[in-house]
Amino acid sequence: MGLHLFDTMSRQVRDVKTVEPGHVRIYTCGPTVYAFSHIGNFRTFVFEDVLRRWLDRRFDRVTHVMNLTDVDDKIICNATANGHSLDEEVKPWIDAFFNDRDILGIRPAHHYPRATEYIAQMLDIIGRLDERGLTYRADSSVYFRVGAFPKYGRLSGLHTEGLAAGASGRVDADEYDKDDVRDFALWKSVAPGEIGWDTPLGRGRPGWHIECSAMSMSLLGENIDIHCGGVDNIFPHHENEIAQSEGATGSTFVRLWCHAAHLRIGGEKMAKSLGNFSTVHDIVQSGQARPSALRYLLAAGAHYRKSLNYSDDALHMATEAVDRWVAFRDRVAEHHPAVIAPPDAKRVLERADAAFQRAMDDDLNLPEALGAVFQAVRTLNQLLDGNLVSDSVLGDIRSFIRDVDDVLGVLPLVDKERETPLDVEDARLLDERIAARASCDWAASDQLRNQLAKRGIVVDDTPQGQRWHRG
RNA sequence: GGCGACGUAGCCAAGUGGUAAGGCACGGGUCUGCAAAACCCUGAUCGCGGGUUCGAUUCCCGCCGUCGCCUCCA
Repeated sequence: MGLHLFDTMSRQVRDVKTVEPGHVRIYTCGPTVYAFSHIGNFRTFVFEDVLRRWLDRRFDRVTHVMNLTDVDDKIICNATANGHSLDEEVKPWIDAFFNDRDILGIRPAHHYPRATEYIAQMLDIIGRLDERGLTYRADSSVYFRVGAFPKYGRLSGLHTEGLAAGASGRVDADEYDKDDVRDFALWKSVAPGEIGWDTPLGRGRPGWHIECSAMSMSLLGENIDIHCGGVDNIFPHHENEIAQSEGATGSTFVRLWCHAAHLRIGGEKMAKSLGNFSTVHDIVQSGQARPSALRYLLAAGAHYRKSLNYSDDALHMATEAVDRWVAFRDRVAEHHPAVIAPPDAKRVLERADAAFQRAMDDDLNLPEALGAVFQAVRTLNQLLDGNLVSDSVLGDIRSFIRDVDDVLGVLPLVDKERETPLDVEDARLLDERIAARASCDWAASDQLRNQLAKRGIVVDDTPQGQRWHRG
């Protein structure tokens, strides 16, 4: 069937067809590095990771670019206040972003370009726009003239009338003089001494949107296959990117636009400005959630185009789902198969695998895909209970688990969570318990189990003896 | 005011024109020295009102509710 994705521009699910056969080129909007990204931001990044992983499965070659926005008003303001260069200001936040990315097991993009490294390319695009009469100067800044680009508004479905009405009360917030409220800055002039670049356009700094056009076109070409971001990037960011990119090249900038819905908390959108956000760092450090559970919730708590409510309850449900998945993996890993068994397990696997792939191909429906997986997990557990799984099928089950988790991505996180070595005291208590059980001292055995539980070590007894893992 | 999305069991959440996956929680069992894990049993006519249809939760219209975007936003 092949991968189909919902395209924001055409508002329909479309077959993913690449410009270059077998090679998909994707650009995902990355963070503005002025603080920790919050888990709402990471909902989008995790969605993009699931997409990336499925693209890796479905295409011969994937080139994935995620930008780092390292220049904007907030960054400049902080740098000035802290007496930092732009670079010094931004460095710790870039490190923090990569750290959080790794905590959540997000597969790295192939390129992480920084806006400030593409000033020349931005100037080139502005030059091309200028040749086509799509720019004007005001206040020494350079603006894009939206009125000269008839296709403006197609992505977001917003038209002049709606914008001019300006009911958000924010339209006039801009401090610059523009001919039309829809116009946006390509290049903003700055005063001498302020952070900026000396260019033929004068001393200034880039507008918000031009960076993505420059980096996307430089690294992936003028016509790319997929461009992703959060829904709040549809307008104005992506709308403006289209205008300035297509205005410069005259050809289609992006073939398929993909947007992830918001993460909510207490029913409201999680946002820095609302102050209702949490960071990966906080959640993991405080022990509020394991990285594996957080990843599961963000990736599979709901279809990516539906908003997802973040709560302790949701986190708990995700934790339990992960544990069920891990327990199955561990059980399969340790199972001693029957030499001969009926072929039921094989059929269950094939059906589950087909359903999984079908759901993923259908607009990345991970919740549905996992429904099929857990359905199979139950049936396979039944068969394992009855020792009705043969050696060869056991191998198939293991590769099925690998294939599913190649997308879900929680098992490596769980393994990392568990690999913290036992300290001496824990090891001693575990040994004591083995001894107590050997002499059928159940009271001591239970007491030691409780003691270990308080230290975060969960002990289970199996026919193969005592097993432990971190809770 | 304009544009758009959503409303499915106690909670979360898929899905389909022909009477509804999965996860979590609760209760009852099997297994276990006791637990854990696993398995079994138990629960919904899909916001409300109309319409189209042999038949709608699924299509159309209206209403109610929730949320998002309308130039800081993933």
